[in-house]
Amino acid sequence: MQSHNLHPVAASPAVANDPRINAMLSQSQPGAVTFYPLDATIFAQGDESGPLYLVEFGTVRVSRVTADGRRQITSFCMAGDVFGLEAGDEHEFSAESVDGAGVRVLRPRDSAGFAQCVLALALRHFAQVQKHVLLLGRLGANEKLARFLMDLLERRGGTEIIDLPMQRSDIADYLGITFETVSRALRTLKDSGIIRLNSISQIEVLDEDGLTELAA
Amino acid sequence: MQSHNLHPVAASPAVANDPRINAMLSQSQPGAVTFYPLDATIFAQGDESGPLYLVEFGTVRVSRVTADGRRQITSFCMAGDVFGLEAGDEHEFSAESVDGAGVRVLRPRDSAGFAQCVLALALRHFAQVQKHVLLLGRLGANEKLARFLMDLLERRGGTEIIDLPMQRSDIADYLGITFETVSRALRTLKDSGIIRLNSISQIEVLDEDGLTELAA
DNA sequence: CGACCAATTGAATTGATTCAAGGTCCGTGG
DNA sequence: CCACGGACCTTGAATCAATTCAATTGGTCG
Repeated sequence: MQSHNLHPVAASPAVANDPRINAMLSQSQPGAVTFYPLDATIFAQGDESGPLYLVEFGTVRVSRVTADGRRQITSFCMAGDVFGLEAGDEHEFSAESVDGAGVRVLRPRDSAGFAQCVLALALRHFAQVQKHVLLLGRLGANEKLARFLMDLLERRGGTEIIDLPMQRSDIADYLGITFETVSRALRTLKDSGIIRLNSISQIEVLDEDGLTELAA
Repeated sequence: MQSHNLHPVAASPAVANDPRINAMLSQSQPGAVTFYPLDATIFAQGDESGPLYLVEFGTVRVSRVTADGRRQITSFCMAGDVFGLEAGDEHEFSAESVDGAGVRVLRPRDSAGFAQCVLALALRHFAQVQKHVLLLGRLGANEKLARFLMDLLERRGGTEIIDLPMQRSDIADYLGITFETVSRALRTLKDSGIIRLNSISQIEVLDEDGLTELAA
């Protein structure tokens, strides 16, 4: 959990594109980038909630496990995404590195300006979670997976190659299905010519329209 | 859609208890209470997003329908609840009266103070939606219904009587199941002695511990 | 009273899960 | 360098929970 400071603050690659993140950064004292190796915990449910975190590279999963061991992943955060926002003073969710991730802590500089950024952020997260509710509510396994892939496609932008750094069971716990069903749904998409499985962790979208259609 | 102004602003009953709502009201110019009869639309998806709304009495459902006609209800708002918060400048969801509801429009008075209230509100909604994600993700029909009833019980507080102003299909679209399954789940709870069905729209919780246990 | 809409209940079907058996990938050590 | 072991992924078959379709009951309002 040592601090690497791999990227100079000003030229942080995750930050370059998004004006909202730039605003956020300008209102905060960004700490050094901390590297979290595979499966390392960034914070756990029950921990005292504190600062916000900015993903510089890699992927972070935010999740909650119930008393009887079921897990629901609420989001995968990738470069440029902010996580760690909580309503109360205790984390309801935990955050872990999926694949080795670089994370920067954001500490408020100007409290008024920071609050404004937090509001924008909260609204954005609110909208995302609502989208997730729509996904979980009444969709079949294939539709869920199609939406998941569409979402990744949109977030990456400009390419038909999708990397899946998380394992099948992570995808399953995000979509509210089992990992076997994820596997079968991938096969269905493959068999219908919509995607190609380049490797276990990389898929290529061959027919984006078909995917969109399936996503309902 | 006429304005009744049934309650004087100062003595609004929905407002009496909750300090956060009081703060909200003090930062806004509350309009008159508008009465929306059964199934009346307060705003529809696609409408320009505008003010926030405070429920004075009755129940409002917030929902979204997909292109192919499936509906997901994201929340039932009752006295004291605020709805209408959107990330963008267009409503992603629509709001309708479930049972005849009185709704007050909240317009910002002091923009800085109002923004602070909106932040608190956004965080609260964020937490609620996340709870909904947990509910939809990996729960069985009985567990979903148990949680739904627990939630209503907590929101009302102090009584074992729960009113269900919405119809079964509304509950179904909130829980992500069919209305027949809602009906069967209610029967299961009844048969196990956890609830009694006083009438079609009122149930009584006989065994709150049993309900809690079922809610997982 | 009759018509209509909501809710309940039953029976058949469907889709996802569970359980079980390989298969693939990758790192480690001989 | 190759063999081995373990973790993850895929696939198949049986099971189960929820849906769908259909019939009936119950409640409400003109």
